[in-house]
Amino acid sequence: MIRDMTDETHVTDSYFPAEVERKWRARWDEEGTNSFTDDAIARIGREGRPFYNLMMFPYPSAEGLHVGNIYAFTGADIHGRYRRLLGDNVFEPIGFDAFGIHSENFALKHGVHPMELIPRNIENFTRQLRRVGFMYDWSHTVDTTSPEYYRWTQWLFLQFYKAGVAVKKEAPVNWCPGCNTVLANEQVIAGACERCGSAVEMRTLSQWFFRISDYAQRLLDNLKTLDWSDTTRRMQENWIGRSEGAELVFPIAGMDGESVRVFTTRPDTVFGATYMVLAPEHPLVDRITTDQRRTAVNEYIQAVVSSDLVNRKITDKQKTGVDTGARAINPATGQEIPVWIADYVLMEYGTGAIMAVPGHDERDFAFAQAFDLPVRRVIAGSGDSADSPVGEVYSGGGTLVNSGEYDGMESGEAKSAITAALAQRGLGEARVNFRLHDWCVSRQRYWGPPIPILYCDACGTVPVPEDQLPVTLPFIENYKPDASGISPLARHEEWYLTECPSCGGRARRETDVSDTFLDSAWYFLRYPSAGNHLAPFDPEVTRNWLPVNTYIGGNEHAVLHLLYSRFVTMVLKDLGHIHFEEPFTRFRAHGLIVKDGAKMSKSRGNVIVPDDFIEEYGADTFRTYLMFLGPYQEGGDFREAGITGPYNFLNRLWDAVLSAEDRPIDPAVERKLHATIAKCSEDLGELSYNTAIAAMMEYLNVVRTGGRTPEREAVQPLVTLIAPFAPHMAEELWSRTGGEGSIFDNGRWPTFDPAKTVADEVEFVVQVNGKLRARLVMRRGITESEARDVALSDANVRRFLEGVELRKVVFVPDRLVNLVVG
RNA sequence: GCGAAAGUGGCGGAAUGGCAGACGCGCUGGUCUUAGGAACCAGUGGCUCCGGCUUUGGGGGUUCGAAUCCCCCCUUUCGCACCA
Repeated sequence: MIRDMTDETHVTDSYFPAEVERKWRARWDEEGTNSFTDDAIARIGREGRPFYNLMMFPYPSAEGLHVGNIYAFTGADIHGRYRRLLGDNVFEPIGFDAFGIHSENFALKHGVHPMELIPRNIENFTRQLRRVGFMYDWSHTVDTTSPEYYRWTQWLFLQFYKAGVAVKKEAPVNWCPGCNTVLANEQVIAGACERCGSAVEMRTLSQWFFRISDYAQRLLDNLKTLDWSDTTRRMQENWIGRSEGAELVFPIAGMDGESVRVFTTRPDTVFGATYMVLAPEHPLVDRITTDQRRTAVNEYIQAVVSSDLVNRKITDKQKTGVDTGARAINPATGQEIPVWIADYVLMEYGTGAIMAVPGHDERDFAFAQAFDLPVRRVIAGSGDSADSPVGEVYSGGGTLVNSGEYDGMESGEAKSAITAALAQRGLGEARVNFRLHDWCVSRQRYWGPPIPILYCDACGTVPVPEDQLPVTLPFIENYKPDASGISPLARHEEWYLTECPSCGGRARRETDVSDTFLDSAWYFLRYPSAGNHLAPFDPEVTRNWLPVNTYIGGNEHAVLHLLYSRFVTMVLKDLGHIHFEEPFTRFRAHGLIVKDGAKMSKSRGNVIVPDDFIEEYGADTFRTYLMFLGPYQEGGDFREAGITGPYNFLNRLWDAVLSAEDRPIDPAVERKLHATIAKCSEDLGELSYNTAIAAMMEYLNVVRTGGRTPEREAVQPLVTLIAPFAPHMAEELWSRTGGEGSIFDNGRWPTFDPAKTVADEVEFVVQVNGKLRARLVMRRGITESEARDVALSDANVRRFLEGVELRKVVFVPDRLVNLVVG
């Protein structure tokens, strides 16, 4: 009867997802159900606490939205919808991360200009995203390639420049010969380009860097305060790579004032340093190499430079190297030791030089073996002594031997003692070293925001005045990069030649663009202020909405995007632009969706096209199915057959709600209802969606046992419980059962009474010696002795007690009695 | 090599010290029926003399009791990788 009253469209009694979904999508758009006006954003619009629900914005590829995107967004959307049903004022934006090499390469390959390609892709993505029923505020969206956005990316660069955080320096950089551009260290995986897989070369170029390494300690310390997935936190920790040790000074024999500084985590082994190794690129090499050795050294350096990083970073190959002829003085022993160069020492870590302790370091040992260098034992592990043979490496801690006055000291203690003693003689100091390097942001490509810097013959480096932003990326026909290391924009004099803003003379624009990761390192600040022409982020709005409450995304961005975002936020805080230094209060990494156990990829041909499934079963079923596959934070295996489970479930739920009748609820059903609400509430808070769905299914099975007609009171709460998963259906059921407006505005997450989740009687497990022998119903709260008597009176239990002595009774209230016999 | 996570029916998975296999797929049988990609009912790890026995990668241990905690081994996935 109720259904006839609200049946405005021709939605029939049977569940037709396509009709229901079309109807509600249109209504959400018309009524702006999910959007905030800018005014509402400024005043914190609706009622309730502001809750910023963020998900990693997609790169709008030409292939369109894939299952992985939908999986990620659905989990995040459910989170947002749940918070909204709890009464929070949820802001859930989406945008597009559309600059970068990926788009540019695609454009080059297909002969379409990115300025044509990207808007088309964004349009397609938007269309697809709308079909899935996300709660996006389409009035606050972001496109990193729009001048309205990158104007502020450039503004950011200028702030960093003025603060001395952005610096141009001549430095060895990772050059990708495939992409024809430099890469950040984070983009180099085992010596290869993470994008195209080419072996990365080292080139020395003048590039813009952000001094993220100055923030290493803070980035590390703050991790402890964040509510983040452990996996993500650990990846950042490893990437920052803090190690404690000492920097020690080894004077060069016969060269006054010349010395080699090394970083070591094992100053306790300095007495065992029998030679030194410098990276082939080390600036000292040229000066200290003796004349006799110069030819050999130069040849070796040539060979190393012409090889690539992939090759160089193979760890199990035969060690190579060459003696420079120079001799250094071991500051601990006073002995002269040879100085070699070898490619296993990397210029980019520590000081680019090491003291080699072959007795206690595997790599040094391998090198010493190859070149017949002396090995000396200075640490004795358990069972070793000073005279133990040095046929193998011992890299653990222990007691010092062959170390003069330090003999007998434990290595932990010796580390600080030796460092202190050397420091007193000016030959060392305690030192913390980080793996994290400065972030190279220059890219010799076309598809990115031009770096807003000018070079004037008279004034030198001049920042573009802020009121002249944006420096617009021009449309150029030939944007193909080349191997020269010079950007495509550098081929366009009409663009780069300009007037110096300070002297009026001729100036040349910086022709490199910035790294895409800079675009995405601050987009979350822009969303609430999207459309603001006066500032990148309105101070008032930002104070109301940030930091982000929950951020959900993939772990593939654990070090790149998340680290850069944290860094950018810290700098902005230090510069007084924002009031917080950590952008994402809570971060959860979602899992990966695979197909038949393998990652989905075009080359494997196992990519799932979501459109077909949405067409056939509807977005609600598709969403529910994806979340039911497995734990959201672990991912799952996409199996087409499985979708009928959630489809049937939603059908049954629909029927149950619409066929319910008004009569008192059965006490057993009521108990199950309260238990189900409790379970769903707990699970949604933890993003444990698969078990929440299972709990609802289980409950619906109880409600409909034997095809019984359900009580209204029993099924009405299900409409709200399912709403985060199947929002269209929930709206329709809400409206058909007399609800006003949108369930997300007027519905409330149901509450439960803990007392009602349990019955007066409970089923006890009765064990004999830990083995199940009976299940007996007893009164809730029964005492141990009563329960024991009940258990002992059971015939089957008694059978197992014959002829043995009862030794002990283990009692778990309302749960279990275990009779221990012997 | 280092670090981390995981290993449970035919399959996806549930249970994190107390009934292993919830929920779903698939499968078997049945009811109804406009014979169906519907709904409902019963069953579904293995063995069984129908009392039970056995079972969570393998082996050992702790415990009254272990998928869960500890040790060793195997396998898989992910991250880092000559980081001094």
